[in-house]
Amino acid sequence: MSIQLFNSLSREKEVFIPLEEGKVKMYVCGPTVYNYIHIGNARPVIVYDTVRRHLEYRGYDVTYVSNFTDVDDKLIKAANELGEEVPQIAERFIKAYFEDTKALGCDEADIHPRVMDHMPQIIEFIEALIEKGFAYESQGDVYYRTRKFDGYGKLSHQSVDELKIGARIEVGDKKEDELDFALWKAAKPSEIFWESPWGKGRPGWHIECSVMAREHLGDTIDIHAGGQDLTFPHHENEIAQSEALTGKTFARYWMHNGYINIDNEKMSKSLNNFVLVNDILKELDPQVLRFFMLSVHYRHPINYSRQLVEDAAAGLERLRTAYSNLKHRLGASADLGDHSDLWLSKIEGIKAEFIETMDDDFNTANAISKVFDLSRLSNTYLLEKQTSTNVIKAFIQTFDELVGVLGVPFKQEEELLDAEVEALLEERIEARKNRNFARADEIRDLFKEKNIILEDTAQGTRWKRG
RNA sequence: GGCGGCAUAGCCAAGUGGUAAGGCAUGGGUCUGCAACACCCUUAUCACCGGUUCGAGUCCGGUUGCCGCCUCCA
Repeated sequence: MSIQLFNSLSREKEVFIPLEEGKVKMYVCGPTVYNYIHIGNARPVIVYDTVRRHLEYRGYDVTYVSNFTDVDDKLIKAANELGEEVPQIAERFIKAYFEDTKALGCDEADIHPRVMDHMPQIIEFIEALIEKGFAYESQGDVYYRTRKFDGYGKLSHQSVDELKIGARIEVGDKKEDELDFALWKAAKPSEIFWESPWGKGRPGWHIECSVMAREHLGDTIDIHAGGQDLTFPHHENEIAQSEALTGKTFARYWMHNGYINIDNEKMSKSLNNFVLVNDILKELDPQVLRFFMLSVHYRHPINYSRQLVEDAAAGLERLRTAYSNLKHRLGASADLGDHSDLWLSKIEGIKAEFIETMDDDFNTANAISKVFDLSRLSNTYLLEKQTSTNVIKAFIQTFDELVGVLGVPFKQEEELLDAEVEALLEERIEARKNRNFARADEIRDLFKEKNIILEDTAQGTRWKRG
C-alpha cells in the first residue's frame, strides 16, 4: 500500500509519489530565532519529525531541511531592545531551539540553513527575478511584481483580485501595486545590512526559503511544510518567486499543520498568550507533551490546557507500564513454541493497522489507539500462567517500532537500586514468604517515601519509580 | 466582503455510505494477604432542519454557533 497525504495545493488527499523513487526531499519552515520557541512553534517540529520518521520507517531515504530565520524585523527589534547584535541573539536562540526540540524527541534536520549564510545566493536570485521582469527596484527596496505571476493565489485559493479586496495592506508609494511584496529591504540607519546592487539592505522574509530550498534540495522538492498561518502570504510568495525563476513546480506536496489554541484562541507571540517549551519542560515530561500533540490529527487545532496534558500523561503511563511489565516478564518466560502463532499473528495484525493508518495522511491519533490495542493485547497475554519468550520479544519489538515512529521511545531502565535499598527489598521478600505482612507493608511504605512503587506479581516483586 | 475549518459520550479524540475506534474520568466485578499493575463489564438517537440513497456521523442544500486566513506569526 502507498502513502497518502493531504495536499494543501489540491485540498485533497493524494497518493504520495516522490520525484525520485525511494527518496524524499522535504523542507520545513523553521522559526525566526528571536525568542524561545512556544508550544505552537513546537507543533510543526514534532509533526514533521513524525512524518519523517514514518517515511523512513516505510523505507524512504529522506533529506530533511529546516531553516532558521536569523535576519528579520523582529530580530532587529529584539537587538535594539536588548542592546545586542542580531547574530548574537540568533545564535543564542538557535542553541535553545536545539535543546528544546531534542528534549521533545525531534531529530535534527539533515541541514539547518540560515539566512545569513546565503546572502550571495539571495542577491543572485533577486537579480534573476529582476532580469525576468518579475521584480523591480524602488528606492533601495526590491519588490516582486505579484500580478505578473499567473499562478499567484493557487495555494491559498484566492485570486489576486479577491486578495486585493480584502487586503489590509498599507499602500506605499514605493510599490507599483499594493499586493507586491518585498524581496529586499533597504537598511535604515543603524540596522544590520549587507551590500547589494541596490545598496545596503537585507532580504525580505519570503525570499530566503525559496533560495535555501533550491540551494539544498534543488528546483523541485517533494514536500514543503509548515504551520497553517504560513499558507498566505509566505508559501504563496515562495511559489511565486521560485516558479517565476525556474519555470518548474516548486513543491509537489504542501502540508500545513493546525494551530495550538489557548482557551480556544490561537496561541501566538503577538497575542502574548504563548507557553514556552523551555518553561513547561521544567515541570513536564517532554514525551508527554509530544504524545499529547500527536493525540490529535495534525491538521486539526489543539486546545491546550494543563488538565488535558495530564489526561494524556495518564494514557502514556499506561503504555509505559505495559512495556515495562513485558520486560519484567521476559526473564520468567520460556520457549513454548506451539501456542505462539496465534499471538504472533495478532501482534502482526496490530502493527499492520498502525502502518495503514499512518500511511493515511499520518493519522497519529488513530495510530496511538493501535498502540493502546497492543498494550491491551500484551496485558492480556501476561495473564497467562506461562509465557513464551518469542511472544514477549515480539511484543517488545513491536512496541519499540511503533513508539519509535511516534518519537516517544520507551527507554530501557537498567537502573539498579543501591545496596541498602536492595537489602530492604530482600527483607520484604523474606517477610512475605513468612506471611509477616505487617513488616512487608511497612517496607512497602518506606519505598513509597523514596518514590519507589513495589508491585507483587506471581513472578516476584517488581519495582518502578513513582 | 472573499476563502477555509470545526461542531461525535462527563472530558479528549478517531472515523467520509452499511446501524459509532481508542484514551482519561466514573460506577460495578475479577485478580491480590492487603495493595498496585492488569483483565472483564458499564455510559452516544454523532449541533439543528431538509434532501439524495435500500441504507448517512459520513454525500448535497440550508440554519445556528465557534474558530482561522486575507497584516508579522508555526
